[in-house]
Amino acid sequence: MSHPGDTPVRRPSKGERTRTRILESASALFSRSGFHAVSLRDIAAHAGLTHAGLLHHFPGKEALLLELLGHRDRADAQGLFPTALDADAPEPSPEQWLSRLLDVVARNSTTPGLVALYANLSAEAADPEHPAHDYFVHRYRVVREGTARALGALFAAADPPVTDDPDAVAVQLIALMDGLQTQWLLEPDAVDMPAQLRALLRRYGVDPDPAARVSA
Amino acid sequence: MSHPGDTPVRRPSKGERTRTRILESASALFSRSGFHAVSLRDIAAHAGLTHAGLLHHFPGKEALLLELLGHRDRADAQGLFPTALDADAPEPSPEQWLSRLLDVVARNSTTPGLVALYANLSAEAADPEHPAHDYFVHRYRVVREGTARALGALFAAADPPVTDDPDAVAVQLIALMDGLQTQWLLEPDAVDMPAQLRALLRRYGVDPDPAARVSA
DNA sequence: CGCGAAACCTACCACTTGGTTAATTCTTCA
DNA sequence: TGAAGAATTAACCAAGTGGTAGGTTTCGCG
Repeated sequence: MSHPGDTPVRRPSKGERTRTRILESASALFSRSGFHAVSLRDIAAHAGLTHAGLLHHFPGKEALLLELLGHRDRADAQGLFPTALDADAPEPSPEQWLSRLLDVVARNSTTPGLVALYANLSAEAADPEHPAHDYFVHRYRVVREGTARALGALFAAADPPVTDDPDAVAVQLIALMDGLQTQWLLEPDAVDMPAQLRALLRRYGVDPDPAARVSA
Repeated sequence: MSHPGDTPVRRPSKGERTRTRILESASALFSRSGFHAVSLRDIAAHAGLTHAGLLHHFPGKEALLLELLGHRDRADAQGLFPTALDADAPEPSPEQWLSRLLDVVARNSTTPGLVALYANLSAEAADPEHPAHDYFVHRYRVVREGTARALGALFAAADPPVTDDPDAVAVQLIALMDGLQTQWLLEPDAVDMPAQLRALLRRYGVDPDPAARVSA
């Protein structure tokens, strides 16, 4: 059935498997309590090994965190954020960009853990000494630029062109995504994140929902 | 010059002074790195005493945090958020409520430390086990309700009445405040918080700036 | 199978954590 | 001034931290 060399989907080695198990555990625990509050022993235990065993796969706690962040971005890049963090790949259309943003939010609504991780870290990372500081500065910059570009195109193409500054609205949109998460994490029932985002976009004369775009 | 009993401004006792010194230090350090990442020894050293000395004034780390939060709210209550967190005191007018929100934001723009404190804590506090969890749930609820009330009144009174759901817009407004802070902390120059908030309000047909309200 | 390498564990290190105790110094006010 | 009480300390504790050293098991492949 499976000819060797035919399908390059060989079973990952044991090391690779535990490595991803560790990353999953780290994600889960960092999400619950933040970076500083979680110990390597916690993560290791959750992944089913000793903390010394964990340190065989990652040089240290900090490296584990950064690996996790990159890993997550790469997952997002598959179909969600190609250009944002992966470099190259063709620039998506403005509509695509926005609907991808909404996709990320919608998917986030199902994974409070990951959302909490980013909320926690982006707050901690305001300290320039924090290991993830540069990562977040860069990340926001990239997402902001892409969103501003998309908004600028849509604003110009709108029937009565929208005069708002795309950069400012981009900041606003991303801020809304983050702020909604804070409230949603504290009281999930009090906030409908995707609906709120769509509401804001509609206020700016932009409707990213393809289902609702009939006469465009 | 100062008759005893005339002015009730007696010099605070040594205990009271160090107590506030401790609170100030705790605020500064929690702001930089969050609750879990700061030790009582750090705070005590910053305040100029031993951690044992600190524990003479506060029963524990957790109590210190809650005291800090309450302290902060009481300071905000003087002229900014009377009803929100202080109970009683007459409900301010809708315009007042919004302009107070803007005042808080404007003042926050000058104190990154405090902003970072709340950003950090509200993220950490998503964990129901966190000592400040209940505090933040309650806080958001109160601010949300007040803002929704104010927006509802303004929407109804607008020339062509605004049809948006005040509750939803309240969530949005507060989310924007929080989210802007995240980006502002990472890159202060990239975000003008008060301007952004005013922009959103204007989009909803509300202008909270008294200087700009001529024909109302 | 057999053997080298990767994976993993036990035991340890130096250090930090929040908190306690008991003794000592400093304030305060009658 | 003097004594009660508040303020503060040094010393200590048990528990936990990230990280290391060195040995043992397990994997994977020729």
